[in-house]
Amino acid sequence: MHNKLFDIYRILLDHYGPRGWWPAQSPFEVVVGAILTQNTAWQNVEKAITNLKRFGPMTTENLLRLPEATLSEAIRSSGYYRQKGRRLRNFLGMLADRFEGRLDSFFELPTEVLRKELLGLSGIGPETADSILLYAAARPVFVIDTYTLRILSRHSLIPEETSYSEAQRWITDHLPEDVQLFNEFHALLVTVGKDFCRPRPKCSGCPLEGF
DNA sequence: GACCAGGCACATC
DNA sequence: GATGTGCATGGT
Repeated sequence: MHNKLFDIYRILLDHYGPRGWWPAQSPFEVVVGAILTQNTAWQNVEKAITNLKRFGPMTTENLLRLPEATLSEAIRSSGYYRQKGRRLRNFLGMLADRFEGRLDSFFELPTEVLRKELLGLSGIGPETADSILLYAAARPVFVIDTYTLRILSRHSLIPEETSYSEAQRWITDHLPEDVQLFNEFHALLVTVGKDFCRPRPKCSGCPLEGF
């Protein structure tokens, strides 16, 4: 597969090396992190996750045992903490009610069904759903985020106003369907995005400079 | 003090 | 469908 998109992947992988995503100790922790990191720097999420772990191992049971106010206070550092507290509880309540609180059981559903179930939960949109599918359930779903859209549009691969679903279709049309590739590529795009592709770009030194 | 972060729901046209 | 606004802490 030799196209411009795959070239970007190789350049980034060569420059940064494997990213080892998602930074979490369990699929369950990936889900929690995916909700907490919405429009929020990961650094702030790490503190929240550390706080949550003081209440015991991260399980549906342990987190649902917490009063909502306690849960929200624990994740305060991740911002939007009242919303995110509700969103977490929404998800956990669904798991508890229908899957005995077990993520493994939930993940037995086929990918398309899983995605619709996730999108049906208040607080889980396309990026969060796809992050969960790729990084927690290991499904071949490409995660789009603001960095991805920015990088691809600034390199004229897609128009600036491309929607989430359009960008996702475009990318998956130009890559082999491979969980490990999707995992690594998205992680690399976020990494280079943080370094160089902010709203106000600083392109000097970017591995994709002049590409 | 601005600006920004690994979005989403909801109201409105 | 597309566009606008509130949500909120913490680092640069």
